[in-house]
Amino acid sequence: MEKYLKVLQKTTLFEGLNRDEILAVLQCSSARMASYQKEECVFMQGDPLSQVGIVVSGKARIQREDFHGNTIILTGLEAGDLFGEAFVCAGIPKVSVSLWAVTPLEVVFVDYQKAISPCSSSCPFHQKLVANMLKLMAQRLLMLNEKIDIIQKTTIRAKLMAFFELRMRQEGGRHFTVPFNRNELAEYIGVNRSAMSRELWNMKADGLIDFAKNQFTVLE
Amino acid sequence: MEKYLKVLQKTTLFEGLNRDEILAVLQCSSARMASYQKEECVFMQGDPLSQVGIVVSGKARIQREDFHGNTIILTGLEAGDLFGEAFVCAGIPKVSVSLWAVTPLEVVFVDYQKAISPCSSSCPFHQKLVANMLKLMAQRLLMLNEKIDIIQKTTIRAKLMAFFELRMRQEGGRHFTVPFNRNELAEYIGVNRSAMSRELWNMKADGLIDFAKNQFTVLE
DNA sequence: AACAATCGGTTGCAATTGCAACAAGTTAGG
DNA sequence: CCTAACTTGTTGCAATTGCAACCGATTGTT
Repeated sequence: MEKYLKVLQKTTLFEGLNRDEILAVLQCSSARMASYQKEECVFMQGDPLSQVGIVVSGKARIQREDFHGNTIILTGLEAGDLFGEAFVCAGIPKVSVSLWAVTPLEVVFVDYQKAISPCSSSCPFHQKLVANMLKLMAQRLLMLNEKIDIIQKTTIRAKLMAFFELRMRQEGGRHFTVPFNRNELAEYIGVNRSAMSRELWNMKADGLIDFAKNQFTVLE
Repeated sequence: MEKYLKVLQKTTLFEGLNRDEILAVLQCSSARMASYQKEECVFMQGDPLSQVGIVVSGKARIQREDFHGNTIILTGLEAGDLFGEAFVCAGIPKVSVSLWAVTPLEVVFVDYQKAISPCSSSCPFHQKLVANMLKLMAQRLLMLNEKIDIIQKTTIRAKLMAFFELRMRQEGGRHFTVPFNRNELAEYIGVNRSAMSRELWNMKADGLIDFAKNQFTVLE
């Protein structure tokens, strides 16, 4: 377990906790280690899950199978990523997604309920652990809200504009960089790449925006 | 303050706390009451916000103004609804939305950081307060994820199917009711109402689904 | 240097969608 | 009971979009 301390220290959940405190938390929360082979399933849609998982090595995928057997990839997970926290915190016994190891995978499972209930020694870091989790979920909430704002627009132009306005709010000016390549941007706003490319140049022609590579400016 | 205890007792945040415990929390967290007139602004995009608000009477709207002055309504708030928790928990000093009173409005502001840090008396309900907040945010996270799943699909048919599959997962069968009218459903999945109506009947004609009013069945 | 792989742009076409306007049915209030 | 407001479905049309195929530039590898 100790060999993964470095990874754990970098996670948002354990931010601000030192070596010994993390070990104490792992102790408190009956942490257990689990290994999976490449392509192995960690849990399936509908399985019960009462613990939060932290990927300490390898890569995994969260996906969902629809009722015709098509699988949709929701997210990729890497070392340091957390999963299952929403289900555990919401008190939902069965997960609605599946988790598959992409490479050989190692996971630390933590009983989060135990971790946050002050144990006999009433460790001072329980509080930090809670604040970290709140922060983590709040950040995800805000990100998802931003994303919904964007993809709920009906035209590509409106989606792009909504995305640009988000970046402008974040950067505080009409000039900003886009942290995606065109493919990723199209995927993020949920449209076809070539249609997006077309629309970007239309917007440029219409004098709405200017750009070169990933440097964008929204014009008056 | 006491006259609103009934409302507060029904909120998710104070779930499981009794009268006296809620009063103690309000005490701990330097709660303050604020009243607003119809159409008055509670806070604007860019304003600082360090407290969580709970609507105790009246209605309000969370909205966003884009840089051309168009306003987009994000949510409506009613008595018992919480706002600002994501910004406060994420530690983001400036809000990216505005809040306007729709009717005369009364709000209790709570310093959530104080509320969850065990005070000298180390009140036992602090823990419950934290669990409630975690649950609340986790539930919203799951709901938003479901919604993104749906609206990120490219065609109306795919969006409807994704929505139906969600309802099937929730109901555990091929038969379910839709808790929206057609207008609301169209808005939820982010498409034009009449185009959605057209597509619903196409899907029925193609033998994919069957429905009458709000009773739907997904066929084999 | 040859090669494959990736990335971004372009274009034609068919399909989907938004929009607007209208119609029929239902509900609610006075 | 009458009217207004709301709900749902219908349709024609124009605009947008996805899709597929292709091109040129760039990058990294052998």
